[in-house]
Amino acid sequence: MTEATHTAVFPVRDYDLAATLGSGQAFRWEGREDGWHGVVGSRPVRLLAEGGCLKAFSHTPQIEWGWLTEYLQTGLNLGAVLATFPADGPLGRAVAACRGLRLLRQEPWECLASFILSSTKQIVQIRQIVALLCERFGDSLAVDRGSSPVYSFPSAARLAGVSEADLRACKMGFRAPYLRETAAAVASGQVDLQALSGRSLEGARAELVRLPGVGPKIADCVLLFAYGFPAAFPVDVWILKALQELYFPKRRMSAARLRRFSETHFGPNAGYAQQYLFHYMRTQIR
DNA sequence: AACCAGGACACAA
DNA sequence: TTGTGTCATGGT
Repeated sequence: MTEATHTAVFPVRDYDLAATLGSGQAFRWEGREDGWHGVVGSRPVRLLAEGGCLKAFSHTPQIEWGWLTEYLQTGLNLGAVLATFPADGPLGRAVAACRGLRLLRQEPWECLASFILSSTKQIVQIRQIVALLCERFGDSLAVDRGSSPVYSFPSAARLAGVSEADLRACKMGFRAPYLRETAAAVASGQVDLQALSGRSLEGARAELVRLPGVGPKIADCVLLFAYGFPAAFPVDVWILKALQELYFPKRRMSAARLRRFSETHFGPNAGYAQQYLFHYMRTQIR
């Protein structure tokens, strides 16, 4: 039998917590002096990297921590993933620059809604919009006395009932009707997010793209960051720039050709390669 | 102060 | 199939 605890320690090799939580796949983590503060589902949690381990702190005692190890993917053998990468220079440099970068396994609705808000927005702005959304329409969660209040990510049913004007007040602009309509489609069961995990990559993508405000890029983000399809390869402006400048520096390539290249070049874990290139481009190359 | 940001969509050719 | 204008908002 197991005892409920406020803290847990997970031994991990090659886990760069800062790169993982700060690389633009999730938008609610805040790095402070005492660690990374965030919310997983309805559980506020603080994370710390300490000598080959991740330490987790919860306000309420937890009987089991599977919800967190699943989210963080601490059980993943990163070396096995990296071993499937093609041995090219740019990807090698990207991996060397941020080894330990991981992909999270996020809750599908939060991930979907967040990325609907992400289009042509800088990551700092996405974070601000998501924070406002949670603050205004999420549920208040219990936290330690004295610490600032924490909110859950609002459910699809909740957001479906929010007026477009109130959504726009969260600074999301033209994305407001997209979020509202997608929330309604999910809340009504018109699209079953839970059923997507049992589908093929192509099948799940086709289902997501039906939602208003969800095109191929956002669909691939959700497929990669929430459902764990390792071959999903989101192509955004940073990835286009990375492919153009790092792989084809001589001749100008169209976006379509770069996309075609990515579909065959990076292998079964292309999504991981994508995240390394994305983070490498944003932090090292500029 | 222009330029651009983890795009999608309607419409053109 | 591939190219262009439009849609808010604010960081750099």
